[in-house]
Amino acid sequence: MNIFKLLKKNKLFYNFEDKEINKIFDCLHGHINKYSRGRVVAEIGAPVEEIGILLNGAAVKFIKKPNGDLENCGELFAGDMFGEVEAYTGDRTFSSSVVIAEEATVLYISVATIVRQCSNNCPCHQKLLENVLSCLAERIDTMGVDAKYLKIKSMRGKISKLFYDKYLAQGTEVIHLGFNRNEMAEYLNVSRPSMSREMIAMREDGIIKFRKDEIEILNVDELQRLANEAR
Amino acid sequence: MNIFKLLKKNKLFYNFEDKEINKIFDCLHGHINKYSRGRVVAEIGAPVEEIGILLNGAAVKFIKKPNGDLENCGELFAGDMFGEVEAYTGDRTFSSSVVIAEEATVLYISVATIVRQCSNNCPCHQKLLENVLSCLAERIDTMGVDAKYLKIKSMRGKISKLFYDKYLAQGTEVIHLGFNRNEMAEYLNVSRPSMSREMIAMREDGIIKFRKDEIEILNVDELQRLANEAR
DNA sequence: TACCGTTTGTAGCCTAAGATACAAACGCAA
DNA sequence: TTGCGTTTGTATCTTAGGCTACAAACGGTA
Repeated sequence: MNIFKLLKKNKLFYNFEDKEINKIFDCLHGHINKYSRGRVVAEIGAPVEEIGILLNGAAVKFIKKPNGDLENCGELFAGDMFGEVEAYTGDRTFSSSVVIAEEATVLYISVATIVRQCSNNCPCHQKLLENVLSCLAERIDTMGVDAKYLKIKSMRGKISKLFYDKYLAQGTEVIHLGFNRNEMAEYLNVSRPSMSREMIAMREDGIIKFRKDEIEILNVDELQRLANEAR
Repeated sequence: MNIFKLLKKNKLFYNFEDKEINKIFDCLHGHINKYSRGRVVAEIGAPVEEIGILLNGAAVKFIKKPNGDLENCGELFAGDMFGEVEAYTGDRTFSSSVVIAEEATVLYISVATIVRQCSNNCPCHQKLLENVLSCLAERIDTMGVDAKYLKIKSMRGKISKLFYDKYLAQGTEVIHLGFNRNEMAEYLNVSRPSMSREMIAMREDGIIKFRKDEIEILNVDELQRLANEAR
């Protein structure tokens, strides 16, 4: 495994040169740890001093419910990170625990050094900073989009908006969803059968055609209308 | 109007000293403009070169729907800002237009200079940077919370979760909502009558008591249970 | 090509919550 | 105190969509 390649996949190191990545280790107090399954690498309530980046393996995030139970609230894979939000919110403590699910390598970089110009006056700080900002800002963007689907009340509205957005993004009448019915239903926060039912109704109305994750839009105007009037 | 006081209210200038605020104008290329009603201060698609902070007055944000219509998508008042997300996402162009609704004063600071160390080597950059980061990170946090309510399917679940969260935040059995029924219904994305109906059912079940925006929690355990099992 | 696991389609029933429309209560100002 | 606007409560009716449970189609593989 090539650490440079891996890191460049992470949004924090987008457009970094190899030699800049090397600097991470001294300028940003970067260091790498290996963990085996079950190891807790972040604990709810503990102060966030470093951002962790999963170089390989997998991990699971847990929040603590008020009754004390832990609840799975997300998964991390190679390239994903943790602590990057909590590092800058509220009391700067982890809001979820992170537990290694499959033997993993984690790169840590110090939160404190990210915003500080280092003595070497290297450009990597600035790049990293911009990337951290992009990373957070983009997250806000996607969350905004996700919330839009949740707010739409009608089944047809949700589906139409999703398909129409994909249509705009992919630019062709034949779009690929990138998830199966279950995942799509979960994303839209509806039940799969109800969603299927409505998709079929839309097919009967001549708006779409589909097989598997490939959707063909037959009546773009109508889909657009539905997507736009959806509240 | 005292500009220092006003700016300190803005999250970007949290914990700034007066003399640091002064530096904004040279280090961060800050400048102030006055506008009258109807003036467009940000236009969809235009590159974001500066972050705008409303010092007083009011403005409205509009997104453009695919059919070309503009749709109101939010309001800005003193202390609010615009462009702070788009400055770091995608193609760095405004995703909504901002139009002045009431005569307003706007302070602009240059996006490019925020991440750059200035020649004066002043500490205000670093503070500002941290504040920008907090600002974005906190937004992610709140959006996450907001989305939680939207994902809960049952009326009682939504209400319980909201009240329970407020209970945790305010630490007393008598909580204040901070919005009226309409606003609460809108926030939870449900119809007001249905919400009222359920609140009354919960009162009949001895879980809560209420008048106006004051809610008294009579059965914390049950409320907690409801809030936690809500999906 | 026969088997099994997964993904998708179908059916029927039932209830939570939407919509509407009106009535009561509350504030506030004249 | 009366009157008016706003906020809240209530009733009725209707329906979209949840849930369950099963059947069909698909895909990989032995």
